[in-house]
Amino acid sequence: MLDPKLLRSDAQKLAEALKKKNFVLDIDGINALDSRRRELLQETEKLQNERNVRSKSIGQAKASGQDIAPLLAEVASLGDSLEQNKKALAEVQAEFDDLLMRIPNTPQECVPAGRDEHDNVELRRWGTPRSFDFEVQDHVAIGEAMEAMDFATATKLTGSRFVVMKAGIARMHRALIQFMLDQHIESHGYTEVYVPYMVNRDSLLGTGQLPKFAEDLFRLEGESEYYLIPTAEVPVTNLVRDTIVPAEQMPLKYVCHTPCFRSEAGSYGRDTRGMIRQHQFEKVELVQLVLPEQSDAALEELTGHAEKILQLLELPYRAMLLCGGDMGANAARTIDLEVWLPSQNCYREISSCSTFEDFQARRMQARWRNPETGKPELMHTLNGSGLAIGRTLVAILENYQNADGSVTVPAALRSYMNGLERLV
RNA sequence: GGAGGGGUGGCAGAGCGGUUGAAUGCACCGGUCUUGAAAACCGGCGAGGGUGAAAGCCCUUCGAGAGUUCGAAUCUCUCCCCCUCCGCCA
Repeated sequence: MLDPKLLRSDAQKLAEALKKKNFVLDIDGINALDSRRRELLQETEKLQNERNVRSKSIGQAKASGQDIAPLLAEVASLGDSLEQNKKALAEVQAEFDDLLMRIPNTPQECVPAGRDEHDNVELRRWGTPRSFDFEVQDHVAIGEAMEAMDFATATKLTGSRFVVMKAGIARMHRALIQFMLDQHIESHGYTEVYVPYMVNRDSLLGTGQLPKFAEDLFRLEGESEYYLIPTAEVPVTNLVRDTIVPAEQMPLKYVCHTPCFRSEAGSYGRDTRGMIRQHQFEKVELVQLVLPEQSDAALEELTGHAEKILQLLELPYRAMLLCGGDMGANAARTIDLEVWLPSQNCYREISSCSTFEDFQARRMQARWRNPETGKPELMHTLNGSGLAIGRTLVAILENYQNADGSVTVPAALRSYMNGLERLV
């Protein structure tokens, strides 16, 4: 959520910034609604004050034994007009809140303008894609040849965009999770957390998946309005919802492995083959909750932590600064990491690292206490995949494939697989 | 699932329907005392919003929502959460 005060004082500037995200800010509409809201608010408060004052004097009169009947008569009509005002205010307020919750975050100055991924800016590249002296197979062919990756059976069990893994591939998939968690805990200073995989509406409003992107989520049947998490970002970031964190505990750095569930509505026909785009996938997520002045540096740091995983696995990648049009609605700046996929002869997203500045914190009322002012102030939130497990598995299968159909186990992973050097 | 008990400020814990935004204690901050610290004493100390240059003033907030009332932390209803016992269960 943007700062409502800025929306009032600096709307032009916000509108200009939001253009980068192809969002048209209806300044006149918002202003009209806001001034109506404020009008009603002030009128309501006036009436409430009158009621309070009168009620108090009735109390005093009664205490001193006076006749309160005439005082009661004076107050008779007050209740009705107050009631009407409150009702009108509640309606306008709800409309205003909803509007506010649907405005995207403003991108930072450094975010390039652009419509889609073609306008993203490459920041750096690491590693050199391997050249193959045989015909490269994609991960589906490799996995199915090993009889360790089975999409047809997953379709039978559930439907499209699911997978069944077996034996060495299933084990490598699990090893990746352990490896990444350990790296972030032991070398990058994160605290591991385990969280619910279902969350309520408030949590999704907090991180910004709702109210705008309900169609991307799986909502559960039942009395409670629960949703499967689309990313660990939701439960982990919401750990600090409605809390005031003491300054000395900041920054908070959490790493969390969870499955992620996404409906992938609107991506029909995209990446239909293989494990690239699934309704259910595992991810190790990095979340940082930091002081405002730390967030820009924290994004670089967090991205570096995700990159380190790719480097340790010796997977070639590039880092991309996303253009306004390709960014998520909630982010202020996003750096994507793209891993080389030989079968597609291109780099594909494997991690997305973003700073949200105070956008999520304002929605969540997530604050820290500034010792200088003694006042609670909004913190900044960041997160990034470190990394998406399924896509990392895909990258390893494809980049480490051998002519005989086997796959070399990356050195960094072997201690997590009982020394196994090769999947066959 | 059945039976009970509870949700009040950072924590603990009072609160006859009417100066209760809320006693008291702890914690915290400032001061006195002290070489320094502790103790003791004095003072301050929730959050959100509106208005204002500021001081301040005003509104909201005692799990959430609805209701009764001139007036609700206090009464009624619904829901949520926590605790204890029984049953079931990984």
